[in-house]
Formats: sequence, C-alpha cells, structure tokens
Amino acid sequence: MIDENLLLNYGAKRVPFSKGDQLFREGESALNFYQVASGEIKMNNYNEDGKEFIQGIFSIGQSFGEPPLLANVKYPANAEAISDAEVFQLSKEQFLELLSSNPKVHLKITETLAKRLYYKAIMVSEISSQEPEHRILRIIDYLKQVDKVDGKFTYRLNLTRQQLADLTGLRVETVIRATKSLEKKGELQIKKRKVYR
Amino acid sequence: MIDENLLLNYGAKRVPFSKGDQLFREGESALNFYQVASGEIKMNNYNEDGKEFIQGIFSIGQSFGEPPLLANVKYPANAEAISDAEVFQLSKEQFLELLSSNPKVHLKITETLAKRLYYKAIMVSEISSQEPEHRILRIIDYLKQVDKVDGKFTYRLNLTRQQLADLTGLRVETVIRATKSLEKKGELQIKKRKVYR
DNA sequence: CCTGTTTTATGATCCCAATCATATTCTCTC
DNA sequence: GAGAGAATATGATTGGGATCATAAAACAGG
Repeated sequence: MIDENLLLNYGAKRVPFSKGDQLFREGESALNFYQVASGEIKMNNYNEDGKEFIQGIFSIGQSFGEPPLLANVKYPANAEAISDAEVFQLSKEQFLELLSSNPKVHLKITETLAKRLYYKAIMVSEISSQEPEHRILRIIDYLKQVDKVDGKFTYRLNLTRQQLADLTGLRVETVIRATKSLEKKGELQIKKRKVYR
Repeated sequence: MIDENLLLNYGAKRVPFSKGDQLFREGESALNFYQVASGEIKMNNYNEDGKEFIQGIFSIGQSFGEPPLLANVKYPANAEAISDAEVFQLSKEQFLELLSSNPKVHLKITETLAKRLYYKAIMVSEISSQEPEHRILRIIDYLKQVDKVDGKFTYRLNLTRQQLADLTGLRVETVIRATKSLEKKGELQIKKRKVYR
C-alpha cells in the first residue's frame, strides 16, 4: 500500500466505478497504476467456452495491474468492480517517476510483487496437482495472506461458492460438495450463505 | 540478467554444482540471490504422493529464488541442478546493498519479477481450465518467452515428455498422446526424443 | 409478508485423464 | 555392436470431477 497523499502528490486521480464496471480488459495496453481506495476489484479471464477464472480480488490499500506496466506487455486479464468502488489512478509516467524518485516506495512495490509471485507459485503447484479440497483450503489461505495490507487484515473473505469455483478452476457443484465435506471434518467454517474461516 | 562483473564487485561467489545437487529446499529460509552462470537449474515441488511439479527451468543469465528473499518468506520450492552447473551467489545483504545503490539494477529486477508474474498469471488460468493440448502449448510458449534474456534467446527447449508432464501437472502418457496429436496437426515440432517448437 | 432472484443443494450420468500393464525404441557406454 | 537404462509408445480399465437436471433454501427490497 502506498500512502494516499504521496499518490496524490504525484498526480493520482481518485476515480469512482460502479459495480460491474470494467477498468481494463485483457489484451489492452497497460497505461495506469491502480490502488484500491474503497470497494473491491477482481481480475479475471474467460476461456473460449465462457468459463471464468478469477486471478485475484483486491480491496482497500491493495494495488493491482502493475506487472504489465513494468514488463511492457498487454494485460493478461480483465479488471472489474465487484462492488461500487474508488481507485487511485496514476499514469505510467507518473508511476515510474514515483519509483525512481522514491526508492522506499520502489522497494515496497518490489516486495509486493515478490509476495504475489510467491503465492502464485504455490497456487500453480496446488491447482495442477491436488484434489479439490486442498485447492479450496489453499485459495482461502492465499486470500487471507494477500488481503493483509501492512500486516493488518482488511478482509472479509465472504465468497460465494461460485467465486470459490472461479478462483480454483473447479465447478460450483464440486465446490459445494467439497466445502460440505470440509465443514463436516471441521476444517472450514461456513456461515449460512458465505464461506468463512 | 545482471552483469557478471557487477555481481562479482558486490561480492558474488561463483559456485559449482553437479547434476542432481540441491541448492536449497522448500521450507528453508532464503539466504542468497542466484544467477545461473552455466548449466541448468530447476525449481520444483513434490506433493504428498511424490508427484513432481516443476515451477521453472533456469539457464544462463537467468536469476531465480528472489521472491522469498524479497518477501521474507520461506522457499516455496526446491532448487536442483539438472545438469552440471555454476551459479553466481550473492548473500541477501549484498543483494539488498546492490539494489539500493544501483537503481537501474533494482528496476531490472522489478521488471523481471513483473514479467514472471505476468506469465504465472497466464499459466494459472490455463492450467486450471484448459485441456491438455492447450496446457502443453502454453507451457512451451512460456518457456520460450522466459528463456529470453535481454531479448535474445538462450534456450534449447529440449524437454522430455516427463518434464513436460511435470511442468503442466499432467501424466507422461497423457503428454505423449497429446504431443502426438499436436504433431499430427502440425502445431508442434518434435525431433525424435525431445520436444521442440 | 410476498415475490423474484440468487445461491446452495443433491441425485444421475458421462467423459476423459489417470492409472495399470507391457512393449518397443532410442541412447549411451564399454 | 551388445547390453543396460532411459524414454517413448499403446492398449485396457477405472475413477472422480464435469455436466445435466431439478429442487430447495436464503436473501433483497418493495
């Protein structure tokens, strides 16, 4: 998380989005740095037959979409507001200026990327070779970790089974049956409609 | 890729490993920065029933293992030499010193992480929701891209079907059948024993 | 409280990659 | 060029998640 005032000093704009709005689409050039000011943003892909895969869900204080900005490639996924939300938006030039003039911020960003890479590595191996129950527990761990902004939790982790399915690459029915089983074993707390832990 | 002499100036050691040697193991603390000087290193996981998953294969000029160093977490995977190899090894302190005193190098590292994150994102979505043939083609694309060091190819991409299986989370037999099919369709070149493209 | 929509639930069936078993081909070395 | 080990090949079977179909429960909001 980068300090709000610092962002504003470097020319950041605070941009509002309504639930369902798209911030950018897969394949577009990366033009901006984003950090969530309020609400929640998800990044996702759709494969050819329309099945969704959620790359991540970002809430207050979390930045997203930096990799393509820094790697000079197109966006690998879409970004969409899953609630009404506001984001700080910094142009690429402004962002690079911030990095070069503020080594501490640069290091923070590097650490953020490193952390995400760390969890993605775990996720890939889990998803590719584990059974549904493991995948679900891991994704939940992951979200708990990644939702930590500077050590403090910002999250709620109230996910629908559908979202859990889209995060793990499973099907809703499979997630429902797996979470049931996990709940029975006491390895997962569920609160009526949403998945906790 | 960081310039060899620069690394040496900051105290890097050139360390030799024999085929099969382990550089570090999953769960250990990250103490060093590594860049391949010669040969090839793989990073991998084993799940509970011994099935291997290869996170990546690194050859000359490529660095690996930085994320846990920067994120202050344990290694998420093992590193093992898959041929006789030499690596430049820099202690964490030396590495951080290099980053802080050399912004250009820092930016380069940030870009490298960003690029890897970009490809991991693609991989996760592919692996989680695509059929074997797609997964194989994508992994190959990925290796081709990631094997580029400063724009020029360093790679060979001669993978056994077993390695391809361990990279995609599939089984050897499945990879054999899928590559056969892809070769017939002309979407993949195979040269006797190894897989090209 | 009623109504419409979203989410959860559950049974039946299908399909394809995993698994098991075995054979063949390639490659390296002595 | 013979023998051993690795890698590729291929058929048969199985198993578990996907898919399909339908129902019930939870929630939102007038």
